[in-house]
Amino acid sequence: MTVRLHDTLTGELQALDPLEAGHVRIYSCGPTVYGPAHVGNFRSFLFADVLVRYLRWRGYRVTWVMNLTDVDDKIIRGAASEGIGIEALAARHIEGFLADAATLRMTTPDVLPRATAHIPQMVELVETLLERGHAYRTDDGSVFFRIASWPAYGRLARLDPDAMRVGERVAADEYSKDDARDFVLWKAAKPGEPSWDTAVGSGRPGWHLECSAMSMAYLGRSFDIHTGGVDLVFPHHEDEIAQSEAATGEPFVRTWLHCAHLQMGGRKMAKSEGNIARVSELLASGLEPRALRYALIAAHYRTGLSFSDESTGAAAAAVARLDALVAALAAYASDVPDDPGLPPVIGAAREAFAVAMDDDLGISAALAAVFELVRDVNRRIAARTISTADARRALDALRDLDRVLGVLPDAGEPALGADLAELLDLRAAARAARDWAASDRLRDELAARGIAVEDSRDGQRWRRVGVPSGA
RNA sequence: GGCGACGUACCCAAGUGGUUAAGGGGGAGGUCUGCAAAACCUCUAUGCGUGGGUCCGAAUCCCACCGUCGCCUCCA
Repeated sequence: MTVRLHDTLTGELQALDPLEAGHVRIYSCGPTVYGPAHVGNFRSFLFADVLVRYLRWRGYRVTWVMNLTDVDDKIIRGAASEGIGIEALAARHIEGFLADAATLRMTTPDVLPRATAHIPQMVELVETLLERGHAYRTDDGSVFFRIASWPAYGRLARLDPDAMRVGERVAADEYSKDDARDFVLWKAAKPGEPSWDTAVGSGRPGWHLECSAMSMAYLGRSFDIHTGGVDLVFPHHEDEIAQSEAATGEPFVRTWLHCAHLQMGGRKMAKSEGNIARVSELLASGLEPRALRYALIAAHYRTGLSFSDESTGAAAAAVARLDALVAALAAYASDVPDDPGLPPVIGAAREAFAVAMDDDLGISAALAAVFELVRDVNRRIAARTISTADARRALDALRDLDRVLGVLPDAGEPALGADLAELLDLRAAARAARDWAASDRLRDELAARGIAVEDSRDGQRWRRVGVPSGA
């Protein structure tokens, strides 16, 4: 079995064949830290997260780099309007991004390079491009990439440069370029804007340049996988390819992966569309982080994903179903012999999961395999055909698959507060005395404090749930 | 105008030539339970936008039409 991924450049599935055997190098376009990221942004980050998790689960070593764009027009504008420096604004939103990412259980990338910390690498790229005749300087000191010097331009986005409708929706010529389609590598310093004094003049880097410089700095001139949202295909990634390959003369990226947009209200979620939802707002409304994560990763990455109260509600219910099984397995005890039917069921689930994920990260089918395992194990619990050791095996299997999904409750259950533990003890005592009125009262009280209590043959068991709204 | 996706049940969403069209959510009924909850069982698309065509056979391939979305601009 091999992992196969859909490459945007060729439009075909490609077998993963890392440049260095067993080691996959991945670069993901990260956030521009001018404001809080929205959950549409996080769909693309979590898609990369699932890719990285899966490849590691599959036994690959993975080096994952995600950039933080900490200098650009929006950051400069935002900082100016607050009367602070861009460093302060960026630092604030980097902190927010990392907090949201942690909340959503995104794997921390191995490197989180910041643009402003890599100016020398960018300048070097610009110098090389100038030397090789792929770039030119304009009167104001900016440097542009000459698209006419790069015949392959437009291949990734399948755009014909001659047919590009430049100028229709955007002011065509603010820097007196030779060709309106040329893109900026280095922006000449302007009064009131941050700038760096460098060998290519005083100014600041263009957006596309930073990703080329930082990806190659950490992953080499050629690396395996580059991810991002579809909206980055053009011009961002197209420009990255042009400037990187023109500078190095080597193939830049082996496989381009792009995830489709998160949809809300029938349109892509975007700040410009005015239909964004942020992590903090959703959490404040009572949505569990794990449910949000599930809602964002549960559909195939190349199809538009509808995001709504209904989708997050369904995700929360799905996660609760998993939680219930985890709680049941943790509480389960039976001294019957091991169930010989269980290992094959676990093996089949694992196999189906891997087959699905190998096929271009087919997470829907992978989740189906997980839930088929869930139903089967629930059946065996109800029939009490499994042993205590079997319950542990089933739980281990679930946790193993969850290394990829990241939606199960934490293994190290944080201990209950003494007050809650006492309520549980009181309820157990009431039940032993068949005092149903006291038992129900205590159940209600626990529920109001976010603890669902259920009774089973294995005794009373509890799990954390959201506190009911209005409670 | 160019390019590219997609339209599968009440909702979300797999399936891309061949037994009964995954899975999650929701709904209905049932089992279990002191009551609940959870779980389990049964049911909820003879049909996959519409109309043609190819084929022994199509949700899956081809054509046309209708509809939706995305990119060609900053954007994950």
